[in-house]
Amino acid sequence: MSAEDGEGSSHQKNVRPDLKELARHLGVSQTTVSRVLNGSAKHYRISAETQERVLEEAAKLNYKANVLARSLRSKRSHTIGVMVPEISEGYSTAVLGGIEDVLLLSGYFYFVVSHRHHDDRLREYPSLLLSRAVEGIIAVDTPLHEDLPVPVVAVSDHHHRPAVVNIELDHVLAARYALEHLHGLGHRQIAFIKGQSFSSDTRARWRAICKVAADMDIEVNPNLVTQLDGDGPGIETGRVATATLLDRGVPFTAIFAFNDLAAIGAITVLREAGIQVPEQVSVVGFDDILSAATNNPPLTTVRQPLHEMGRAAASTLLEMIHKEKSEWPKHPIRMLPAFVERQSTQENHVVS
Amino acid sequence: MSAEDGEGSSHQKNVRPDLKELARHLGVSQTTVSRVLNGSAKHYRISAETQERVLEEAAKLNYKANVLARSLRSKRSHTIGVMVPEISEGYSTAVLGGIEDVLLLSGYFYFVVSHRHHDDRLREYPSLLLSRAVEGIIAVDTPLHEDLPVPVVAVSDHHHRPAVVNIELDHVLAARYALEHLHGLGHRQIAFIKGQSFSSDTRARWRAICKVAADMDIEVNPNLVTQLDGDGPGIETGRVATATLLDRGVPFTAIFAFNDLAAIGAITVLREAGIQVPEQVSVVGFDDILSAATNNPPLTTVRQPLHEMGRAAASTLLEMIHKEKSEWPKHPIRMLPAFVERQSTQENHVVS
DNA sequence: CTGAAAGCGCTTACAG
DNA sequence: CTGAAAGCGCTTACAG
Repeated sequence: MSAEDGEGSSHQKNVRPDLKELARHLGVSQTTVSRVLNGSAKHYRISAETQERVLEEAAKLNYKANVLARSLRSKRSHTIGVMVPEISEGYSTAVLGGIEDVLLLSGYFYFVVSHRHHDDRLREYPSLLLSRAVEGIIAVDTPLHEDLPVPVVAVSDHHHRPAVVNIELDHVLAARYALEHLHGLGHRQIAFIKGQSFSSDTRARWRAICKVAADMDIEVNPNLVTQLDGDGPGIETGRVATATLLDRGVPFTAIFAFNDLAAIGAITVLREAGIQVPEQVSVVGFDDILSAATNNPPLTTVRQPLHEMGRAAASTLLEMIHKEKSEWPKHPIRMLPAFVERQSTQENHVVS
Repeated sequence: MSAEDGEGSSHQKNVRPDLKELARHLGVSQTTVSRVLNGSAKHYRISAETQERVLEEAAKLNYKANVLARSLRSKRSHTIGVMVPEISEGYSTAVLGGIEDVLLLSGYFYFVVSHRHHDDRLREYPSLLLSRAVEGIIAVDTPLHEDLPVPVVAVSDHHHRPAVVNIELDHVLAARYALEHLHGLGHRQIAFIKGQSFSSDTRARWRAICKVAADMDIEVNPNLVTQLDGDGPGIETGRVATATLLDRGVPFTAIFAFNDLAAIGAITVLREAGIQVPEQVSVVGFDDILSAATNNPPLTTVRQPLHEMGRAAASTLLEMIHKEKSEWPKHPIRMLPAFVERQSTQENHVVS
């Protein structure tokens, strides 16, 4: 088992050599090669010449370390897990884009899993990710049921578990933007579409709305509050919620929707009921997804900096992975919304 | 080193036991435990009783195999790589959703990397993915520069490398849908917005359009052909392409755009130029992204079954991974488009 | 400055 | 029916 492979292997194209083979070609030990390739050459005072020879040969033979073996031995997988409700247009995707920006620059790869709010998946995935040796987890709009043995960053979760760092929007500011806008336009009978009960943002945002409304002396009429229901596409659930609102027969001149999809759905239902937007009812969305700008009419909405939130989540997680627990961020990382005024809102002309 | 850990380890919560520990608890060999847990129990005729005991204890101790170690030894990582141009609303995301549907059911995880059409990333990523021991790669709208030692499925690539299976839309049918629709509405001066040169679909789709146009005796006037340029968001590039068209001063009554984003951009430019859609110019998009339905006006478009294409890609790749090369699909897998008629097109009333 | 050897946590011939 | 031992391809004490 020692002489038959020199010739055979040099014939094979596309075969990635392993450390042993590379070391044999060079006539040095695997240890030395490994050290050079891992950048710890100077620490071990490996001669400049050896170093150069190793680098050259590695490039020539197109050597690439097997990350599995490396991870198994070193306990560093350079992999994280990302949990999202689903892969689809909108929220999760925008956050994922930001996460990716940061991770790939750092040499980290990530697994994405989507749970679609299924309870079994929510419980199972963290464990599956851990089996794959992720060094940390980013949970996007995803409630976590247990403490995990790796750093965790939660985007838009508000459970504030110890050992989980939250990235969260300033919902009070968001609510203030929307309500001041509507109030300034003369709206007093404002209807609200709350989010689904499974969305972590729902409660936080609603609390913020109630607080701001109280500050501003705006009445929150329970008969004008409705909630998204079901986990289907947002437009349809927005339609249902708006239809419910209309059925109650309580007059309103504006709607503040939980998200843009719900706002878009609301507008279609209003229109079908012969109610013009924004002439008779103003509608404010939330998120500023792509469709918001191209919708008919273009949506006035509160923009979440989703891409930025993804970036913040990834860089925070990387920081946590590389630092002592005592140095982890002690408070949620707060992100600022922006108000985008388009054409789905206008001055209230309805006499109440 | 043999007696001090019985008590210690049972105190630790959240510590995942390894095979060795599980075997020790049970008083059997790691081999046996491994066999039971991998479902090869019957093949090795392990007694039903042992089997049950193993399963029970594994559940009790919450044993989960270390996937890194398993993969390293067995050469099966149960991981694939997915290359996409970018993570953002629209095309890639929809395909990813389909891929995920299939993969997660099969116990496979996936890495996503986005290259943003950077040449260095395009060349580097396949190798990085291979270092992570992926068993196969799905390339979404991504040109591959070299042959890979693992199965590859390409969605919307048209290079037809040997050993790469393509999932492709029937572009001729797509072109026929759009052109018959416009022709039937009386349009004769039809402008075309081609895709970016880096998109694999651009050439295939354009060839199909030319073929169908020839079949139908529709003139393709070079002065009415323009092309998306730049890798920015689609709406803006669509605006630029349409402005170019307008500048040429050659009259047209309809536009067939490369994708919905370009169509949406086109409509905004036309409108700013005082041209009504669809009254004066009809616009047909491509893809049927979410915004298409909520756009003003709602977009008539050719729908690509993106989610289905993702599913097909994943199941084909899994099949290739598990079968002999001689049994791999020998032809591209063709997907059918659908025509969605909305309100951005109408009968041509312009006298030419 | 460099290397031999152990070991990461599994699976899998091989043996009985 | 079951187990001891080798080995996947690396990194890392330990030794010199």
